[in-house]
Amino acid sequence: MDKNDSLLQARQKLMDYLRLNSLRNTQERVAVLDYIYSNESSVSAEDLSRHMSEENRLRVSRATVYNSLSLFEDAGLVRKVLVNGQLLYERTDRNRGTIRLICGGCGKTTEMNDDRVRRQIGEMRTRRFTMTGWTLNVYGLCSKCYASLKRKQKKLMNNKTDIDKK
Amino acid sequence: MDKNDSLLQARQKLMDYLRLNSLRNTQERVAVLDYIYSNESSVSAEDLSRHMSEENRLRVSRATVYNSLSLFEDAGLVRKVLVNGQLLYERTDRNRGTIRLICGGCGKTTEMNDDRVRRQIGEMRTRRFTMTGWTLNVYGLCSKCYASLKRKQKKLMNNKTDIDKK
DNA sequence: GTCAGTGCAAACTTTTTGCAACTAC
DNA sequence: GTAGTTGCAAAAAGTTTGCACTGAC
Repeated sequence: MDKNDSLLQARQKLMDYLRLNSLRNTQERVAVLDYIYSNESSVSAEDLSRHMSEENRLRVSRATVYNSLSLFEDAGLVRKVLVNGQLLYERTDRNRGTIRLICGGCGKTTEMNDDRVRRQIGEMRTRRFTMTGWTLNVYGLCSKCYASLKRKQKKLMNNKTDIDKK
Repeated sequence: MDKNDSLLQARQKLMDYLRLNSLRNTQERVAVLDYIYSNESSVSAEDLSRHMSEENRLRVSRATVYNSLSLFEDAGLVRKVLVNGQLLYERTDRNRGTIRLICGGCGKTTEMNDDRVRRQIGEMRTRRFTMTGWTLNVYGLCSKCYASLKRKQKKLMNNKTDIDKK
């Protein structure tokens, strides 16, 4: 999909949502949405807030950023996610499927792909539920942290043996 | 696995971690861990804090609860997760695989199972990463919210037609 | 005995709220 | 014109920090 296309689609979805709920289509809301949808990666409330207050065409206050985010969540335009222990907001049009590897050691998160998993999830039968997207969080240890753990475990075993000897 | 067994295993893991890092095995840390591991579902910092301050045998302060939680995260005993927009701490010994259906309309979360997806994820090749567990978050709409959306969309179409007529 | 860990309160960060001014409809 | 929305500042909620005291080793 075209980059610009998805932005326009998001705007349309917002307009529809606002009209349906008798809410107003303000410049501020559009500006916040535009920033999120012109950005590929997820953003934090802080990032957004900072950017929107620096913007010289239209400055949007912190309160309005939060207000908009919560409205966009209701409208299904963004979703709150936890990445590296940080709260972020991500576009719902991306991540029809994201696979994240989250290291429990250093907390680092990397993304990967696996077509077979992707296909299998797509074929999943969800009763009374219409799937629009998914995120697979895989927990574990990266090779560095795994090696470090093994080293520590070895050390622990030695300590135990030492104590036993005493 | 026995309910009591997993608690003891967690305690052991904590002891090992503390010893390895020259930290102290305090009653407070054990008490917090015990509460988490005697509970099946995830808990919020608030829940924990409230419970630990009411406990009459050993009262644990809010600061110590936070300190312990962060230590348990480092030790790989608990993990922070976002459920229904709320930050919770969950045991890492559960959720070797959880499939959550999250409704973007009402925010309700339900768990489901799918053996083929489960198997496919288990067979996934993760480079330089050792998997210990995973959570699949499926986003979408429950049947109620889906129906409600369709109704609204229909209403929107009618409005548009009305406007066009004018 | 030593020093990491605790409780408490204060500080700090993040999010929400109340209200007067503003503006989309 | 009306009522939803905004900005600002103050309040509330959530988390971290400083410090004197305590207790694990």
